[in-house]
Amino acid sequence: MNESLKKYFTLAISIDCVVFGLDDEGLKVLLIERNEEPYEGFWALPGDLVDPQKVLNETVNEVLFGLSGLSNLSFEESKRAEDVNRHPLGRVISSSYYALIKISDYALNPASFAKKAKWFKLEDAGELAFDHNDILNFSVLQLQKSVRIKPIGFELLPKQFTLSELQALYENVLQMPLDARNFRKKINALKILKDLGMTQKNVAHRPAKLFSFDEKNYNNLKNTGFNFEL
Amino acid sequence: MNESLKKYFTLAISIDCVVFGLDDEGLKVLLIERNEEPYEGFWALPGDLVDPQKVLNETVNEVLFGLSGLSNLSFEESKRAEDVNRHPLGRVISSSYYALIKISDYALNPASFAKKAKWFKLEDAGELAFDHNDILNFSVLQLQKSVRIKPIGFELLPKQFTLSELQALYENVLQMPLDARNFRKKINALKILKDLGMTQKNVAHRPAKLFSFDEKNYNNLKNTGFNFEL
DNA sequence: CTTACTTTGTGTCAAAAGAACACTAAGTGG
DNA sequence: CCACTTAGTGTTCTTTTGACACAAAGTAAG
Repeated sequence: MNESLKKYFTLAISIDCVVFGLDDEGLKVLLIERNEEPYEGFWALPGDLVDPQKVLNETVNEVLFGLSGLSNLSFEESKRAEDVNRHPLGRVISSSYYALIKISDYALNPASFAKKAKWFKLEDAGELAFDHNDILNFSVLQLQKSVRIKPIGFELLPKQFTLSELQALYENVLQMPLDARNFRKKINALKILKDLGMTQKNVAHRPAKLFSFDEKNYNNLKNTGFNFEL
Repeated sequence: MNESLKKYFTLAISIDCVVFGLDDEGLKVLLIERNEEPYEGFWALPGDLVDPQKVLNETVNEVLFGLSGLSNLSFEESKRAEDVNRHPLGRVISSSYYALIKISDYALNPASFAKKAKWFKLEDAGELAFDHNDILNFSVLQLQKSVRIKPIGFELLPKQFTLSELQALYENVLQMPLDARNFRKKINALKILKDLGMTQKNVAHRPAKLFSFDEKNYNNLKNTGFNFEL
């Protein structure tokens, strides 16, 4: 390479993962406690500098696995963060990705420079390392925007689920209460549900019908998109 | 810096500018002919590697000015392009920005490694250097999405303009014909126009009323956003 | 001065979508 | 059998969208 060009090739890139998780307490985000400078002792999004030769969206899962033990998530692009001074070691550009999973499907196993890994309710996240609060806030908006355009639930609910469970899922992600009748109207219009002809058993109230996703229509909609105003 | 970290700091970043221009032939994009390897002789978006210590969104106008002579545009963020092999010299991450201007307000003055600078109709752009076709296509979609959320026209039309001119502007950006009556309904609902109580003179047809933007409401809407379905 | 020509400007109706809202149904538990 | 809990369902009103046609105001040309 031409000598005069070398001065340009001095940046690093990091991948930061915003992993949203759902359990019966609602929407949470996965954070690790850093065991290393900079920001030792701070909670942070799982993330790390990456090999400059790697393709980013193929590397996200490696980074996350190395720190938390979670593997094989389905990530979407989020924000790029490029403030000059966001990283104390030099110019580091962050490329962030988000995913949404069911917490009980995965086991945490912190490693590398992650002392601990823990699920936090969004409001309990506190002050994070680097500019991770910005990245997190931005990703929440991204996630909320995305569920109005693509269906969610396939990986997040049991194979058979009730409409109330599906509604609760949307309420957790959007962080707002939804009207049951209007919700059912909209969901039905999407034609992504199959009525299984079965009901819940042994519940101390009227048992709900069980549904599953119509995989074909679901994936179809996931690719073509729709407008889901709630 | 710790020696083992140095290997990560080997990336470069480039800024690429997608400058959309309007004239009476419609929507165009500014391209430069490269006078330097790589891609010598190719048309390309104005763009260059940037000093790793600079803040990107403050540097866009410098890059553009150096190549084309255009200065002081109002840019919006577009795509990040991060393919490993998009640049033959090494790992270069592109951060692209777009702007929309009135062509007659600016004079082209190609310099640096730009042999020529020229406005191209979108369909005449042909095969560009690097992955600039991807960036351009993505930016067109961004631009079209943005005019459905924010008002446009303030910098693009004369101080006094007719509703037909404003409609033509939207038709050029969206590349679709609009219904005059419905367009006027929508625009009126936004309350961003002031009827100046004057009309065109010396036109061989019914003279149109002249309007200007209500600057306060315009900026208000530009900040808060709206939904402008056409 | 009359006619042809060009672009401006305007309203209605039907269809679709959105938002608000309350009661009965079907179980379990005591 | 009564109390409790959650499931399930329709209607009405309002708003938004999209389609659509004709008269008005000027200039130009004969």
